[in-house]
Amino acid sequence: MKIEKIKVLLVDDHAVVRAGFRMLLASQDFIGDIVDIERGEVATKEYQRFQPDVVVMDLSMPGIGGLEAIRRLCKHDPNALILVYSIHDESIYVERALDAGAKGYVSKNSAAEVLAKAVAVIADGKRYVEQGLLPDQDDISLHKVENLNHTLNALSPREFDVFCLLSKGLTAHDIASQLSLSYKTICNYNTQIKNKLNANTSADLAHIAIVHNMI
Amino acid sequence: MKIEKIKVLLVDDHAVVRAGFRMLLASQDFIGDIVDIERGEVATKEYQRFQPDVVVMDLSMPGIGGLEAIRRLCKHDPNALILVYSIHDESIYVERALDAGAKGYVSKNSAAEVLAKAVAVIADGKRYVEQGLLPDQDDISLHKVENLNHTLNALSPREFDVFCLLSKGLTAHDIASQLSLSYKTICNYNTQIKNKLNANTSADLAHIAIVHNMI
DNA sequence: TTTCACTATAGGAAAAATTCCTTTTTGACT
DNA sequence: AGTCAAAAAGGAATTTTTCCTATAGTGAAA
Repeated sequence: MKIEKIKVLLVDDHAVVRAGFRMLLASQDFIGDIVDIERGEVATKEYQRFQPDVVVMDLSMPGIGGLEAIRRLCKHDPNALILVYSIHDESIYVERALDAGAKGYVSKNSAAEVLAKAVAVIADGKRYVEQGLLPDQDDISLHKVENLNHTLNALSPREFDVFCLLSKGLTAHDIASQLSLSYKTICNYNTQIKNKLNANTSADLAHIAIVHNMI
Repeated sequence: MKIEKIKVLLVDDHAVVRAGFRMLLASQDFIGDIVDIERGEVATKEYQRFQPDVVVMDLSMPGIGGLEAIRRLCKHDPNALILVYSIHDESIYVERALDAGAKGYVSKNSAAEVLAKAVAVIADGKRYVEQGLLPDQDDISLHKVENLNHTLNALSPREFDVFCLLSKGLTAHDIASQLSLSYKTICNYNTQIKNKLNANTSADLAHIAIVHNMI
């Protein structure tokens, strides 16, 4: 166990959450400096500057969102230690976040102690996924098969991002500007997503999102 | 302006949010004691005991949820001053919260100063609804009218039929053949419905259907 | 009873959104 | 080095949607 305190970079768009997390962490003696930012876009830059031991990342943020922010950060430093802290406790988000490169996942329902503990575990280089968030994965082959069929798993990471925004009711234009992509790109993703999920209308997409408890 | 400090009761199921709100409020000199609880069910009881000047209430909580908690609290004390603090910034939630008896509404996207200010305004007996959350509120009578306009009862019978089918994911063509109407007629209803319900996309319609427990 | 408002229905022209196809780049895996 | 999937996006064709307009029916109000 190291003597040095853990430096934490906190990424969340809600001022109250940042303040709360800061307060809860500050009371732990193994936590050192904390820097917080409110946009995923600047996470990598701040990571380089501040060089935190652990990044605590929200998923649902305006702009590129948490998943894309994780991907970019991991691209820059594949050893980055990222703990996701999200309101979503659906396994689909957990899987996506871990695929993106996160090392841990706790939901916002967690008690204060769980959060602090998760940060400590992640800083120690281990994984920490809150119990109950991931389903049994005893049979991987079954999972693989499902992968190909009309499930959310069939979506590529970027497609999943767009799917989330579409089912929230954003227009293709909204999404394009939010993700800084061309409108045409979003249209094409849209078509692709509908094909993969076997959906005809955007209401269908919303239904799929409901079934997965994403709304 | 009173000399006494404002006593605040905070109702939110997330420990981090409670901590954050407490921290942000604590830095304001006009804020006095703060008590926080995590369940709407005990809000009225704690209200009686603690007798706060202002209640800050989250909407999405397990159990009875924020809206019902507001209703119960207002039934017990119709003069209760309740500020809603929610992730949802759709006007339908705002309207419902105000109908339930809340005196103000701020979204979780708000900056720290806005929250503190809102608490102060509410404590002063005035209303505070974050700008942009409700359509024009310059005129109360106008607001009443708009109120009617964005609810399902604004729809004519036929529009309601079409609304149901649209939010179920049928295309305009499907609906046209199902109801033996012209495709153009359905398109026109579609436009009309979106206008009346203040929705842009069919995913929005699906959301409204969800909120009304129709899906 | 005549007028008014609202509903139901739909056509045409114009505008917007979507699809389909193709292309480039990049990163990952063999 | 070669294949492949993913990410991004342009162009052309197509479909969907909007906006405006128009007709007819119905019930209520004057």
